[in-house]
Amino acid sequence: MATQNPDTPADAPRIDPLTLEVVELIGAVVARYYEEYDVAAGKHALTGAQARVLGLLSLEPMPMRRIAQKLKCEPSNVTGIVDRLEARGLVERRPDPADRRVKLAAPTEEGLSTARSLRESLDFAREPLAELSHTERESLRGLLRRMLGT
Amino acid sequence: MATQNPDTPADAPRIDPLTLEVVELIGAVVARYYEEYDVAAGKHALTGAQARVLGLLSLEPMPMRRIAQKLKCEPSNVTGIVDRLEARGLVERRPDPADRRVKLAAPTEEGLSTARSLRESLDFAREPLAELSHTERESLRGLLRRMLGT
DNA sequence: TATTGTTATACTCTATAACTATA
DNA sequence: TATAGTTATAGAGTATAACAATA
Repeated sequence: MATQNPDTPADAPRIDPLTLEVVELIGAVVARYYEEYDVAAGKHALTGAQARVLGLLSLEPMPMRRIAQKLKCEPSNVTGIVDRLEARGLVERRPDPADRRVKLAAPTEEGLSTARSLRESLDFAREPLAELSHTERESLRGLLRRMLGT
Repeated sequence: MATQNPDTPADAPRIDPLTLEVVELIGAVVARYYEEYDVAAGKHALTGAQARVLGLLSLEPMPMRRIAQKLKCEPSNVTGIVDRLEARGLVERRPDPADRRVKLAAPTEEGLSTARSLRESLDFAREPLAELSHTERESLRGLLRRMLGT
């Protein structure tokens, strides 16, 4: 074992400074991502959870159960989130002809256009990435893919 | 203007496929980051907000007001979060000799060791990055810095 | 019996507004 | 009067448990 500076916590030496900095940068990206997402949702007077569900449904209507799986939360929570979206006229519940237990949540016309507008106001897609050239984006894509084990 | 596939929404053409994929990859990183953070916090029976505050204080004790600034939330919320950490014996409130209005929140010994353990269980720092070579990490660092305008 | 969605309950986080004790 | 922290209140998200309708 190497001699440690007494100021250095016991767990610190296991991560080299470069890795630590990359982790901090990823943390900054995550923080910025969430911030921009909430701002975009707020512009439409939606909470983060509501915006996420609306975004999901704008791709494809689905049973309440599946929304919960996508959100990684309990199905009982989805009831309230969809209730609020439905009260605002952005989403509606339809019966599933194949199984009368199931309710399919689907966006209304207004819900669809809100979801589209939400996607557009997600500046995160353009602004930070605008700094990078095409080649750099390819490089970033490759590194992120490897990180995620894709 | 280029001819569009009728299946393509009106907002899609503004982002090229490469950028879109990078954005999706960043979204995946963000999701994974949050997941691992919550799992790590949960191992210590802490909520995300509590873990974040404890992590902050483990670096440096600070006034309630400043915690709110760091968390980007209202000061009134910090009262409750610190209350719960204090009830668990992980944090304590100390008077500020310089200004009797101020209360300094500081981790206890147990709080410090919990914070250390929390940091260690944040596998995100090591596992995904372990896939990348030193050179690749340097490259990733550069790209992230440019993205964030650092 | 098992599954889908809901309700009831309790806890945490959040913002707003009003309060207290200092400055 | 201005500031730091708190309290009170209300809304939203979360998990757990129990329930009705349907499979």
